[in-house]
Amino acid sequence: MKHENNLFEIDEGTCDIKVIHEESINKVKEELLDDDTYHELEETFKIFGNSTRLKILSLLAVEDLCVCDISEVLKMSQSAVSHQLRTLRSKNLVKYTKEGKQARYSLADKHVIEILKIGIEHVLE
Amino acid sequence: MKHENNLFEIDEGTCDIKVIHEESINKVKEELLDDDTYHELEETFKIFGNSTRLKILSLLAVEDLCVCDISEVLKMSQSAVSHQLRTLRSKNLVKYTKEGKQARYSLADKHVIEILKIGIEHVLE
DNA sequence: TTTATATATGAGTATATGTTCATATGTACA
DNA sequence: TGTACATATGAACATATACTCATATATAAA
Repeated sequence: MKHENNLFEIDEGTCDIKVIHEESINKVKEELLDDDTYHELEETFKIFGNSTRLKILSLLAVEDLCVCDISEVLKMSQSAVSHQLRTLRSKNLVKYTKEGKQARYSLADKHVIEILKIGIEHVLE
Repeated sequence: MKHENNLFEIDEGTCDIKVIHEESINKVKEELLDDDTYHELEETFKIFGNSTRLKILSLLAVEDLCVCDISEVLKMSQSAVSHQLRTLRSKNLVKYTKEGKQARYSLADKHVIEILKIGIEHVLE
């Protein structure tokens, strides 16, 4: 093992590069979470990574609404809104109750508002 | 204006639907932020909506690293990592200093860890 | 039952995104 | 000056996504 100030030569790696910081690598490796967690994190943040969904969530943070209300406020087609609500439902961020012909949507997850708030703080700073 | 328990008929709308909850709509409209804010929010959350970037950010939360270290820990190509670091730089989430041939990356934004933490709390609950 | 309304959904399309591959740029060292 | 290394980047490609359009489903009212 040939050392040069914190550097370490390895024979094989993902890329052709041969010199790395061994101690740092061992340290950060231990702190990495498992792949499933990162995948779930990815899925969660992806939901918030779309302005239509963000708007729907902030509307529902104020008051429960039916599909038509949302589509009217956002000036978007009923279909587009319904598709996004489906996405939000599939990730358990919103829920709904049928009221006659209508479907009244509301936030399903207590973390939604918190995540929104942190994001808003960040972009408005 | 014809009222039927909180409902209101409108002549024209984005979609063909005619009956909405007028009061709710007016209320939530006022709470909506402006489009620019939602667009920025979207951009921010999109960055976090990718597991490679999430992993890079959590590595850098532990310790500053060069491209090769990251590529070694994540078992990903140097090119893929470099492209993602470029994305992270363009959004001002990481910064770097040149050290000889290497580039030592670190977190640039104080909010990164906070957003990560909230997300992890959410998915691990 | 017929008609209108409210929502859901499948298919199609345009755009965005993440990776690979090849190569360029820049630095250190012989 | 030439060679090896560390990183950056453009192009290409495959996949994911967000919308539109058409239509299905479900409920209420006539």
